[in-house]
Amino acid sequence: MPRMSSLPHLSDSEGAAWSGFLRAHALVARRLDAELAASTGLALSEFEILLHLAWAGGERRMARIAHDVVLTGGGVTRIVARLEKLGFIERRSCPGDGRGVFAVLTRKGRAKQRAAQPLHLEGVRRLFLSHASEAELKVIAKVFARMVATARADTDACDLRSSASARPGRNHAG
Amino acid sequence: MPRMSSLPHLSDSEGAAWSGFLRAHALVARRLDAELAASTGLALSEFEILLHLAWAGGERRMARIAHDVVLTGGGVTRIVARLEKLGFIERRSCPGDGRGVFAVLTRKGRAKQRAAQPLHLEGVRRLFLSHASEAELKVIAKVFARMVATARADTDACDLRSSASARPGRNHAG
DNA sequence: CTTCCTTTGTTGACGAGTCAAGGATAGCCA
DNA sequence: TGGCTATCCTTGACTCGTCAACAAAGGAAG
Repeated sequence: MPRMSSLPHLSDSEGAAWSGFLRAHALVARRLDAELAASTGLALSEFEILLHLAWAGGERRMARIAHDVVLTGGGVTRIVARLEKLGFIERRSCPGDGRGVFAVLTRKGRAKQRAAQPLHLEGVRRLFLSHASEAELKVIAKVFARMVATARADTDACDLRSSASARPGRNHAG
Repeated sequence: MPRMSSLPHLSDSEGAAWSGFLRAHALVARRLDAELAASTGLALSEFEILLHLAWAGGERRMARIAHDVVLTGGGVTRIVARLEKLGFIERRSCPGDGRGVFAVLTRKGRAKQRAAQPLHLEGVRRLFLSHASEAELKVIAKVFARMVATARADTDACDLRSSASARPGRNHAG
């Protein structure tokens, strides 16, 4: 007999999974961000871009970064601008495509990323990974991979469909 | 032999779980929020408070809301203010504790919540629940419950410890 | 009752990232 | 070559929620 607490119309495990998902993200991301900021001066979003860049071999185009870390183009522009001002990233125009811009990790940027890595890693383990067994982790990875894949497919399809239709702004409700 | 792609120093499933967690949250929350806003005018955070209130019997104190939905006191003040302006919530001072304030769901607020519920539910199912089997959902619920519980325990403990110590702001790094 | 400390909610200032508009370049097709 | 449209990045305006400072009110100890 399902349904007892949690959200109405959702079984117990459904409600627990969904609200756990939201609460966990809020708590973990907030805390990790705070810890990272306190001892490295970097926001989580900033570190994630540094990390993504390092993992990608040091350079990547803005649009690609935006897609990979799930951010708006404008958002990436601003974060990269911040990181550039700090000397961790350089902008380089893209040969062969006059519109493109590469974000390139500087030596200093790579050093910063390396320096922050242990703390980040420790935080991820303590706040997130340590709460799941290897088997559970595999389940989580698989499920989220599915979610991300279809969410992205949807979004992309939606972009293609984007023709007419005016969107009402927020709070026009009665 | 673990470790091949994903984050360095993290096994494949670890890296996939963590980045999946972040990406999935960004994609799902963003989209759900957009859909909700488009057809009800409510942001996800606003609807969540309406829902929480309905689930709690119609009223709850500000601080309690903040704790339950993982938000700052200030944040809740502002969201509730918005919802109050729309007529969905009333503030009522707390008898027996002059400091306290109750956020109370109005008739209109409950109607709004009921009206938005199906859309929200459908979104949660399509974007989140549909990607996991019942067994997988149980795993996710269990793991996140652990994460939330210890994250909260930590935070509370940390609050007690809060004595001295100056915190450096963001971006003071070199 | 007075003092001191805690808890509660609100507010000004601010930072972060979104959105939409805009300029620039690419690429296609006649 | 001359449109026409799509893509890429940036920017001004804005919204959202955090943070820190504050005022008001409990509560315990003397």
